[in-house]
Amino acid sequence: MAKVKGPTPQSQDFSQWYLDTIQLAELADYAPVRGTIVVRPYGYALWEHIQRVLDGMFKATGHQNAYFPLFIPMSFLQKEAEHVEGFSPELAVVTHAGGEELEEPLAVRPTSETIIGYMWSRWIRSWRDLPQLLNQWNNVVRWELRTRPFLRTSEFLWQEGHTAHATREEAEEETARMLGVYLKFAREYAALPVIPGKKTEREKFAGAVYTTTLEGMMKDGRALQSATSHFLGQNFARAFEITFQDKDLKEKHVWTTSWGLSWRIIGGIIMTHGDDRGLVLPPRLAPVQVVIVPIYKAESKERVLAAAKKLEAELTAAGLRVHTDDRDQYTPGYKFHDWELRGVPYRVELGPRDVEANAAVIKSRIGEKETAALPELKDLLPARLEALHGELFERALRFRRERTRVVDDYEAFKEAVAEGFALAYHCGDAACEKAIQEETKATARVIPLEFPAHGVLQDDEVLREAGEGVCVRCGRPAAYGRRVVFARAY
RNA sequence: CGGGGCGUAGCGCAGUCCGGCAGCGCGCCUGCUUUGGGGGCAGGAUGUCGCAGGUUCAAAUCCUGCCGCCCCGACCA
Repeated sequence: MAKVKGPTPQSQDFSQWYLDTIQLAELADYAPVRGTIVVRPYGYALWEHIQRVLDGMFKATGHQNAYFPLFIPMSFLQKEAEHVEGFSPELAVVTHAGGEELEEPLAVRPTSETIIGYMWSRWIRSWRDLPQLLNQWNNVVRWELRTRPFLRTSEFLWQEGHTAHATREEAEEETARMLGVYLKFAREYAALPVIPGKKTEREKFAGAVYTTTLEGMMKDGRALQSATSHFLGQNFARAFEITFQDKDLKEKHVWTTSWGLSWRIIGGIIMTHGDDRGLVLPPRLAPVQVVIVPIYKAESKERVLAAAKKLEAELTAAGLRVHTDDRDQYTPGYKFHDWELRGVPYRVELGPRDVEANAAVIKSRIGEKETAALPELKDLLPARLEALHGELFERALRFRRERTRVVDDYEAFKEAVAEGFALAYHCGDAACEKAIQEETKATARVIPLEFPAHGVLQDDEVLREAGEGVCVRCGRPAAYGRRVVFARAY
């Protein structure tokens, strides 16, 4: 047996495990500019599946894709007070182009509210021009001081949805609707049991009236913000004079929303499902759902490979994404490890004995080996992949429950956030929130919330309960009418 | 930006203290043999020792300056 090559064990150094896994599974690599990464073909294929699914959901809810420029006049970003304050420190700015200094510096977009607001101010005249329901898939740049692949990079890929509405109610509906879309995606495709809700004032998006969010728990107990949907009120409408004449003949400001999901979700998938062998990819998003590993000697090579190719064709016809690993230079054992590292949900082992018996050995990424008849695989594997999705979701939900504690005193709070989520009452004062961060490294992640009309529901009763209490840190009366999720976050 | 660490083959590192042939493991290439959980044997290729300058007969090693990366903090999707 050769020396074992795999990621650093999670228990030894979770952070190193994450970095190792990304490199070894060839999802991404570091690029020459600090904080930037190259997404390699396998990682990009995963992103493409995420895009495909979400894009379909956006279209189904009436949105259209568009594209706005990378460069934004600096003056645009300065028009909304909170927005400029929030994003200025991390802007990349172009000052020279074409060999000359520019008259006005250009910001490389950190997000596109401003330039879209500007264009809307020119496009929107009447209530008949509303709603505007736009989305764009693009890259944005935020010059972070500390970076990690997928979770925080100087440049990242995401989608940003932007909508404008005639009424507050409609815009708030939209905010909740899109949070629901993200929640559906997280649960039904990424198998991530995330907690939907609202951000506190301190944690909301710079320029929003309020921010809704999905918070997931990683395997080290830390929280990851997985998607956000913001109600922007009329903040940007006023800053960019986006007005329309309503049915009542009055000129009014529009109400806007924005919502986004970035490739950070890939980090969430890695850190929610992965294990010491490497990635564990949710079946509905996995670039390769089934890998066939043929096992042969010289004399059996031909018939085994023929059987493998035939099986691949059958499974592909059944709608599965299948790959046959016919690399001659590696042993079966090597291939098993390799595809486990890459997180492929199901493996089919096909050797001379199996071909003889018209059978194969199958194994889920997280389960045991079993034998199945070859003709049955085209029905069995799709069912097994669906079951695996459920197992992954349940396993992650169980983990989150085990690491979530309801706490009412500060000492218990500190213990809880050292290993997971703390559900605690809080006074709502930003200064108190800041003090908690300084004293425990934990921040308010989400105020759990439900929008039943949009499928935004909690998995756990404890997250659903309303209640009154006193702040876990300062003892003043609690705000929000319910417990807040606190955790150390990425 | 503050504190610490590190730059030597594609990757991980030894060699630096005490100047004297540029090394090891993995990977890679060729051939043979193997293949049901990371095979074996034989042969082979690969270096701006981070960069620049200085000391010296001689510098990866000593001196000076610069650059880059990583980790820990403060800031963040």
